[in-house]
Amino acid sequence: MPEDYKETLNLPNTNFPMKANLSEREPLILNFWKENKIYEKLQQNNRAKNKGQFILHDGPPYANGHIHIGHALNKILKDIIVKYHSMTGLYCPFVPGWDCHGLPIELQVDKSLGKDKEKVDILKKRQLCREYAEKFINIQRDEFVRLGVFGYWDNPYITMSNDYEATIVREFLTFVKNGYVYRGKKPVYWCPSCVTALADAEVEYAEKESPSIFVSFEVIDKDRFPLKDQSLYVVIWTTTPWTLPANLALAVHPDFDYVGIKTSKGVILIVKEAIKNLKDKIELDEKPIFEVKGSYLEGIKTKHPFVDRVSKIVTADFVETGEGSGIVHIAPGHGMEDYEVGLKYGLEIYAPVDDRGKFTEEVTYFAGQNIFVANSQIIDLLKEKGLLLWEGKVTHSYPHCWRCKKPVIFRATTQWFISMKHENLRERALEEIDKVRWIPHWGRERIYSMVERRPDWCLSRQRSWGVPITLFVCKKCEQVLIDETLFNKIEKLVEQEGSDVWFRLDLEELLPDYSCQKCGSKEFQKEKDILDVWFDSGVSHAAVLEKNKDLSWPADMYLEGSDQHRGWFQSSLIASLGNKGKAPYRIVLTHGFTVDGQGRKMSKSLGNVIAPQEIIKGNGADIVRLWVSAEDYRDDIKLSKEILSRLTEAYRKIRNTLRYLLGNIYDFDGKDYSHNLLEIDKWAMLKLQKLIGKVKKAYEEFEFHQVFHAIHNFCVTDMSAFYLDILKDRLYTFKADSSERRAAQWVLYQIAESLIKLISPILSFTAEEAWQHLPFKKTESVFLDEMPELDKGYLDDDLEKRWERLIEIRDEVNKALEIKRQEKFIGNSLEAKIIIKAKDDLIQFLKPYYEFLPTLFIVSQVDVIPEHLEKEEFIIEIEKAEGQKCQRCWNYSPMVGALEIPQLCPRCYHVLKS
RNA sequence: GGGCCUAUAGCUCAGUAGGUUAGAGCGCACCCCUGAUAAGGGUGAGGUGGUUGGUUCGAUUCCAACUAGGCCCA
Repeated sequence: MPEDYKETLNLPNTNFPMKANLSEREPLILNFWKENKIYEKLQQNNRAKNKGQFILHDGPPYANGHIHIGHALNKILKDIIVKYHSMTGLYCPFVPGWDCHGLPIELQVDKSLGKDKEKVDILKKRQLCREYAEKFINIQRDEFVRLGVFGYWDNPYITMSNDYEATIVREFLTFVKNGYVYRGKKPVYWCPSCVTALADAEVEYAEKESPSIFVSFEVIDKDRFPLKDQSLYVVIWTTTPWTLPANLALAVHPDFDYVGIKTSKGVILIVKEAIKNLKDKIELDEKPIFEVKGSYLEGIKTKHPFVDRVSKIVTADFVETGEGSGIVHIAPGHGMEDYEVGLKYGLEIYAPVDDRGKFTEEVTYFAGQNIFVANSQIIDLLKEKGLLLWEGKVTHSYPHCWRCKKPVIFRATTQWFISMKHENLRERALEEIDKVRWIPHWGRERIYSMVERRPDWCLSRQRSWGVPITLFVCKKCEQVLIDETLFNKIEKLVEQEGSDVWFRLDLEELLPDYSCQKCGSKEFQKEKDILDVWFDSGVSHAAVLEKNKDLSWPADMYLEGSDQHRGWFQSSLIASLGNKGKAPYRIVLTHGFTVDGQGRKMSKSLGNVIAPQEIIKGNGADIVRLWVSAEDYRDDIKLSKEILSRLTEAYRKIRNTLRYLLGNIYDFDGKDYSHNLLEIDKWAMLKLQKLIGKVKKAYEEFEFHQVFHAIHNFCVTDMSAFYLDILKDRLYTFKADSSERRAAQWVLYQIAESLIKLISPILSFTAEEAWQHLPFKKTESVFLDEMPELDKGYLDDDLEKRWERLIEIRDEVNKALEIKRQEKFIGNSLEAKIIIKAKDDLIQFLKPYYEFLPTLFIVSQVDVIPEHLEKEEFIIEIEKAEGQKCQRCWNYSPMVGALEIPQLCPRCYHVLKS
């Protein structure tokens, strides 16, 4: 019976478990961070270091519902950046925030109120909204914390706090004071039955039957066309005859071809393609009398069919030829596209329809009439005037009120705007865009073209849950009251009592004894609208960066999904520009959206949604974090079961590499063995330096998927399959305190320590867990230490080249071994002896490594024989290793059996003897 | 319909300022080991580079169109 020599080996030993069990272990680590105030210590330390700072300003998610995978992606990306920069010694306080006001919450509250919602007083309703937001802030906070995101979670910024609301009021009033804010008209969805404006989200589409009519507008400047005394009529098609009284223009497409066609009702002007639409409706001669481009028609005057007014022809790109006549009737007060055309041509935003859907007094024939009822009367009038070309019915998808289910209308109402023209706001915004670094670079194009063509910012909403527009308007002359003292007073009030105060106090209490600056009247109206929530979050730079003394203005970085080019990046830019004249950020980084394995968006209806909570439960938050790092966020980010399973494999590899490293330094003495390194150890140190360099560069450039790939490759290729495999013999069989083994342990220690730090911004939980198993660590948490420094002393091009060659030879040896293994000639590679027949230069190259080659190949013996070869540089032959297997180190040696202990080779014999 | 973006092996990513057989890791298949063991090692098979045209002696790399997908608008 051979003695059990296993006991005499130095086998790996660690409490760092192989099985991660993240879903159970992560909460313990969270607890460790919390109890030991690791985040607070990190902030204190770095502030004291005085090495500079990196402020990533959190964009506030909406406080509604649980977090989804997109939230997780966003916050983890931020966390990776903040943690990495913190670990380079920079001061990086992260203050998370929430966006609290706005329609979605108000609608949820309305829903829960049911029928009572009409009766409940605004303050009560706002209270319910506040409670609703608070509830979800707490939920989301826990969920973000669970992901391992570091930050001031106990002291976030909240857009409904008194402080924040006061900033909103102040910033808004500053815009007012500086002359940016004006009142204007803009069409909104309006329900005449509920007498209220509706948001897009409150509109449902349903089938509706409407009249379908072709109407003629007589051309005044008919001498511009080749006609003989005949009248010419421009024909439009509409399904809303009631908007005709508000008609102010006719739109054609500048590039389309328009023709004059002879019909039973005179010569009409339509787009060429529309002949087919009309030929079965009226008698017409398909051969045109003349043909002109749409652009030729611009400026042509026509007579309104029944109002004493001129309608000019304008051009617009949205005109289509599918249905109708290719000429669109424009009522700027009753349609979005019409509105924009109206702005472009300076037309009045005219909507002579009241709250209840009745024509106002100024409308001839139909004043006081309900607009839908008036439809048929308008048709009758057109018929009477001989200007109705054709009449029919159409069933189409039409917007309806989601509450009363009745058809809604587009109606221009008075709104508050920020002018993009005032003080060259638009141009200044464009200039600032060019001073910001956009990642990826095309973000610049995107926001630039949006700002270039965006309309004035409509700030007002006819709603309850938001910050009020704190203005007073003179009842008599409509002048807005602008008074610094008054503005300061309002701001103070909001700071003390919250913006509820605007609704709670009467006009008289808010505004004692003022007279209009223009007409002297003492009667004012308190504005009832609230501010667009984009204004709320747009001023976060002032409410957070500026007010919080831990932070500073401007931010180094804003980081959000690419949808925010239209949203927060833009609102922040404008808000900041109006009052500070500069962009509030230096770098803006955007990421794509999460999609499924096929690249399709995640949606309930497709059933392809993967929730972060699910992954945390099944795999752990570190797997979510690893996913965030592994994917290139600039594109859409895919997530699927397969991706998760690949990532879990990769995670295990990294974890096991760490475990093996830790397992082999269990008895390390912590001394410096850097002068005892073998060449392979120097190679390992070189590879580590390369990794450190590559990973830090990737972090600096925000290319986290490069971090992941570099680390994974290092673990798999350089460590597991090469260095660690070769090292086993030395670590296990050499004398425990021999300088060779200690040197190896020293290297493993360097690798372990560096690797843990390098992964910590991504695999935060695992890194902390491993750190706690690392002996001789300098800090109580990995996050309190700094990123490893690249030690250039280990960079050695010659050594690197030599080892590349050695590895190539090793690959050839492995191929030869594999053939023999498949032939069942050998099993374990230690059963083999390698014979390398080589040309002279290779012989010379290998000479210094003769003794090392068996270790390198993990075989028992290697013979190198000079040979004259024609093609190849060398040939490899495999024989059975000579001698017997040493029962301790498993190497074969002719000396086994020749010693005092016959089971052992000389090396093991001496180790045991001493 | 418009603006911006993406499209390389089953998966995640490299790469070519246009030039011989397009790389890595994972996964997969087969084999070995049982002293990292719900681990470890080895070998191997996988790509008409979304499609179609164009420029060029030559395109995965440049250009255009199309298709599919994403974000934002309409």
